[in-house]
Amino acid sequence: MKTFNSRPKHHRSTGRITLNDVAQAAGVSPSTVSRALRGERAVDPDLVQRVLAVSEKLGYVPDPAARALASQRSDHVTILIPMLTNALFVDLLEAAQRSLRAAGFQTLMGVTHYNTSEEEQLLREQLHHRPAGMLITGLDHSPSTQKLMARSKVPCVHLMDLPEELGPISSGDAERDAMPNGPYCVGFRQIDAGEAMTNHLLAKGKKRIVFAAAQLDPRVMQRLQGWRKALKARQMYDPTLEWLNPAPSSLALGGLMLEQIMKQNAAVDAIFFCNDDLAQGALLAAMRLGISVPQQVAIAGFNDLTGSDQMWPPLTTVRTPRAQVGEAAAQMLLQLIHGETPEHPQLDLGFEIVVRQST
Amino acid sequence: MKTFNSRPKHHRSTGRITLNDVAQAAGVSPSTVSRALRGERAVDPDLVQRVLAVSEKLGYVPDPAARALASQRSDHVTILIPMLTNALFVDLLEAAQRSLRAAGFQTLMGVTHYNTSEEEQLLREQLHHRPAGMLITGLDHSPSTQKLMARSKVPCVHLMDLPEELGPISSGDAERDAMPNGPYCVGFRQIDAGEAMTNHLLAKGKKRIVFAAAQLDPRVMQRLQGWRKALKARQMYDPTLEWLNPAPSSLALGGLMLEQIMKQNAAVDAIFFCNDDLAQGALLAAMRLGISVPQQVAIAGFNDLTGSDQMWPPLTTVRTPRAQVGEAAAQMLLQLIHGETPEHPQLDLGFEIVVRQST
DNA sequence: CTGAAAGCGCTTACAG
DNA sequence: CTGAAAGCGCTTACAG
Repeated sequence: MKTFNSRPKHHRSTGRITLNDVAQAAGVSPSTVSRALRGERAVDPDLVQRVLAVSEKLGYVPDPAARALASQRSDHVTILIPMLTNALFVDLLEAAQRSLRAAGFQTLMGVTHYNTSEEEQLLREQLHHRPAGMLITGLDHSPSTQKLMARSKVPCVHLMDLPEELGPISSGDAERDAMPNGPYCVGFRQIDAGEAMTNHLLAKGKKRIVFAAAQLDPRVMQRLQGWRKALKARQMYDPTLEWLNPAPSSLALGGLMLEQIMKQNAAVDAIFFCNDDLAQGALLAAMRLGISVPQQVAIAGFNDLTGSDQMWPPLTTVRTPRAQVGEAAAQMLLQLIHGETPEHPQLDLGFEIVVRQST
Repeated sequence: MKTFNSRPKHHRSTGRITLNDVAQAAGVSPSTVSRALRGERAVDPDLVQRVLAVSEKLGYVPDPAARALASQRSDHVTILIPMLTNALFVDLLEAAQRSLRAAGFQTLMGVTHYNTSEEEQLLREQLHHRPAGMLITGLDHSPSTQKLMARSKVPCVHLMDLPEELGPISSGDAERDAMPNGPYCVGFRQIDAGEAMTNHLLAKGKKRIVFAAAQLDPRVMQRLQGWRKALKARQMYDPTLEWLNPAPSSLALGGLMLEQIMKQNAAVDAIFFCNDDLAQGALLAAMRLGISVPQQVAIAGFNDLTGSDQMWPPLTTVRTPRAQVGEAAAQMLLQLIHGETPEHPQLDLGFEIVVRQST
């Protein structure tokens, strides 16, 4: 009779404490341990207590790989953001990650560089890990990306944007039929924010308000739409006041744009930059060039990034709720993962115009 | 005789194409497919070709969970950084992630908030995922963290710091005996950088040079040591010139520190901030307060972060090679993962004093 | 409510 | 160099 020295022929040693160990120590079957540990109902409360205690005592930690293999679902959540050089997305990432981690999920970050094919590639790689859910910036994705997402059946929440306001439900809309609640998303109305800031500038008596933008991603273009809308409403729209530069946003570019704008059109009395880094760069350049802000030209930004309140003069900007977006999106995703239905599939967290001395 | 309709009793459908499918299509055993795909030598080159072709044709993608479970090693790499609000670490993260991803590894990021017990907790969580390797900021870790790392046997490279220069090998050093090559790390000598910047200020004729620091993490304290060393060498060391604030680094704090320093000691003619965000904040505050830089007081920073060249006046600072550190550390880790021995276990990537107009 | 058994999709001794 | 078989540590139909 073989005893402790007997081993299966192909034994591969691994020191790990397994679910089986817990089951033996607790005197129940592995199935029961599995159910108890995952909080599945339909387990005797006394057994749950016993299993929990034994598991705690042995220091048992479930193996994520085994769990993922057996259940076809990992504890990973994918988050796709465009850029790490824009502080906006760093804040978003940190907030989302904090909430997800608290719920026991690992965050897998991907940086798309505002490139839809990079996005698709990242998504494809991540999907191989069978994520439990995904958080994706924006609502604009290539058709094949959308197909990938749909086919994967992985719950998904979109960040920082909301779909256009929908008219009354019309049947026969293929997209809406496929997703009866619309895409899940948490953000705010970029177009409204663009319009609101423009209205602020108009209220300050500005007559020639430039919209100066870089990167030109979809959300920037929506802010542009808001600017257009406000100006058109007063018959003040002039396409030569649009300065659109596809280069990445940066302090240096903001300075350059200010210089070019003022050189070409001295009558400009306000510039609305699509992001704070551009506006901060413009403020710094104004100092260098001896342009007085806001007397000669008012400067406004977007996002209220770090440092905007420290500028001289302090920057008027739109405060966007990215930390709240990150957290709320994580919570919504957790609901979806647990099979619940979010109360507000499209969650609007709003924005705030922060008036400082630069306008 | 059962045919295509027959199924095992407990079949769980999953559409996935498996290694078995490839094996059947290629007419070889699963073991051979496994070996061929992982590039294990000792497989007939012709078979490798065949397997690769079939696998490509079927669009086979190995299941990471199954692979991790069977091999006891995942394709995850852990990276632990202190803060996402310091652009330094964002650059580091992005560079490391890029290299790791190119080599087929997934990055799992953890943010320690400069807190050694948070670090330990994060490490513990990550270790449950059996990472293939880890990248950890700094060389200072709690004893239990060090124990965790050692016991895990997971290859590890430390970032942004180097151990003190060692004297001649003396046997009996327990730490060195445990790790004959020393800890693997990629960084530069923080103390030398602190000393070099101080020497630059001295060369500019500055007599009362403040060292102003926040956060006070180990690397900041090494820069302080460098500052002390340079001043002591000239008998100019004065402890009242040390301004150490444990609060997190920020633009606002830099401005505040400038104000307080100048108020308390008008004779100060230079301030060396331990990080660029503080220095940038000081530059902005100087403008507000009407303090002329560098005439009244010279300002120097550390790291050459975004925007330092855009300040007015542009900021003199220490350019640190964080992107290179991230990449080189990733490469070193990949070597360790593959069982190779890095040529330089402690890789010094140096630094550069960037002289602009603020000093 | 509980358990025995099969299965998830790989890797890796072991034998040839 | 190749293959059959066992095993990694879980989850989940299925049966009771």
